[in-house]
Amino acid sequence: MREQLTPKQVARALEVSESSVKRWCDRGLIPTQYTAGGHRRIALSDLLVRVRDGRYRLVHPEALGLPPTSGRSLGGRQRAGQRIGEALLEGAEQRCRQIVFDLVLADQPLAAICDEVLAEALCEIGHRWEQGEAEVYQERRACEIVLRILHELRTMIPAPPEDAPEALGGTMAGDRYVLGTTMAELVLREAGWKAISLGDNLPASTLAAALQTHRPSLFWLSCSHIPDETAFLQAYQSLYQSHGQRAAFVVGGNALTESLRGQMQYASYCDKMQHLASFANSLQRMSNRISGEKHDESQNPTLEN
Amino acid sequence: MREQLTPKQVARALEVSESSVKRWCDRGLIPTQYTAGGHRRIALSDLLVRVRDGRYRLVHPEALGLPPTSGRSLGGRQRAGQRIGEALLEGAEQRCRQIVFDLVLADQPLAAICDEVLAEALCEIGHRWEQGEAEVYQERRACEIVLRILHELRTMIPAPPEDAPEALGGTMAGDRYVLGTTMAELVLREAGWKAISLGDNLPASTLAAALQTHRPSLFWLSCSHIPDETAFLQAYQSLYQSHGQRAAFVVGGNALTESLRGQMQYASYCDKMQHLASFANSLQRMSNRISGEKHDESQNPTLEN
DNA sequence: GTCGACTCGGGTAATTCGGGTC
DNA sequence: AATGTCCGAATTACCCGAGTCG
Repeated sequence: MREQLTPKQVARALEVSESSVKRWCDRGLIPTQYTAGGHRRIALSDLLVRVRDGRYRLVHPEALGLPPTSGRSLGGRQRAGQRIGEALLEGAEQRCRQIVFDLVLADQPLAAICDEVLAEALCEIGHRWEQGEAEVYQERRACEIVLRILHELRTMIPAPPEDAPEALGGTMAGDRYVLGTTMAELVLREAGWKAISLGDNLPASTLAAALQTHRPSLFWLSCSHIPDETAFLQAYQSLYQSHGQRAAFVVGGNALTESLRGQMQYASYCDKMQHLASFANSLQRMSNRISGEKHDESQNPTLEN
Repeated sequence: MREQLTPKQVARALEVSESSVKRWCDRGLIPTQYTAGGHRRIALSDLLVRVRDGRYRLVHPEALGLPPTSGRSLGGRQRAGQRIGEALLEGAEQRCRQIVFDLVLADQPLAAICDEVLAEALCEIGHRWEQGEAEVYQERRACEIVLRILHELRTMIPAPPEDAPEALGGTMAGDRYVLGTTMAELVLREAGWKAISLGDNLPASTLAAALQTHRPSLFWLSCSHIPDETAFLQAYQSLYQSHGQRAAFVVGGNALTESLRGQMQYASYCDKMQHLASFANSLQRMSNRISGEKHDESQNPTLEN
């Protein structure tokens, strides 16, 4: 997928004339780079930001290598959840992609899409499977499709700035459900973090090593399956004791029952991705304010994060 | 880090054509040195100065931190395997992506990239882990990165034609290693199949249901971990008996020992993705010839696949 | 010295520039 | 005030045989 677009491509995608695009660039309405010869180049992510703002309408996304819009009015996230649930069951990957991208282009926050559309639909499929109305392979295929879409969304988020705070996360040993941690990474990246999901099935010792090496300011754990609760608690506690001061621990996932949470220490428990997003935002605001004060005192423009 | 860059490397990093870079050099927009034979060499520092000026936009900065990238054929793939191994260990996702995409742009077959670069590098990381030279999280993170790259490559393959033959596959119950089946899907799609990976951890009963519903002409099983060999054999045999006539069964993966294979029936055992690719191609050629003969007889241009 | 892959230079087709006008 | 269309000049992308690099 091309990351740099010519005015002509943008014009086709927005269904306007080329001159209009050029004028908008010249007026600063669209961030523009120039080649050495003076030709305009527009970054795809910059364009998508404006589209999501509602400033421009993307009539022909396929001109940019993006999935085509369905054209139908997006009757809200709830209906999208139902429609994508059906599409996932059928394995209609392209239709799923359309639904999600429609929502993204309509400026729905990724966290809300994760919670109210994707998680919702997957949950529904899980229920059907429990009642014998769906095959296991349909559920697995649905997870595959969602994972692919999450990865595609990730490439569409503008790269985090150099000085962005770092975040690290994953799932613990015995937990092989990657969607949660993948969503967390995506949502944090949208919020402007340098977030890295380490993957699934990670023993506490290696998580400690990763924390030691990277020293992130946020650390998330997605818990969808806990085979041995006492072992889990023990591993978690040692992890928290050695690194809980330096990094903000965020935990979430269906496997964290109330009684389990009662025996854990953490900076935040996030039931949903939207909780994670708002927690991350408040954390970042706070650290910005602190580093801002530092700058005021020292008159030093160097950033420290 | 290589200090001198070729026009090709610069072109890829800036996402412009090679001739543009050459013209800019000739016009003095980029300071240029020359080899004795008249080949242009651009100093990394000279380029970075212009990038900071905002005169050029560095779309793919990773390309510059590297020795000459693109496919020096076999030597290229082997070296790429080593280089991507290091990048995977460090978690340098962008660098990994650049290495793989360079190979793709140099027209290396995806199957060869999977076998000789990605699998090679992952294997090496596995060895290091066994010897205590690598952390578990580095290995998991490497798998995550490779999976993302595979998904991105998938979006770059043109959609298969309507009448393409179908293929289905996945991993069996207890096997949670998705890279093998994801690579298989990718390679088959490159070969023009409508290939769908159903995911991992699939009980035989649901695989049977999927085969029953979709009736593919090829069915692959990736086997990287077999917790219970007798259960596996039993499940596989019942699957093969009911659907082995209709679909070509292809099996592969490290977990398939010689003794296990001796007790299995299949159309092909594929040690590597390149085997899978050539098997799929020969299968398709054969079916094309058959349907071609039919057309000769009936003078009917309708395809049947 | 051989060899494959890369680069050179030049030519051509397609695209984009800026400006003027509707 | 904003958009779409037209224009010659300039820029960029693609192509190819000969020469260079490692």
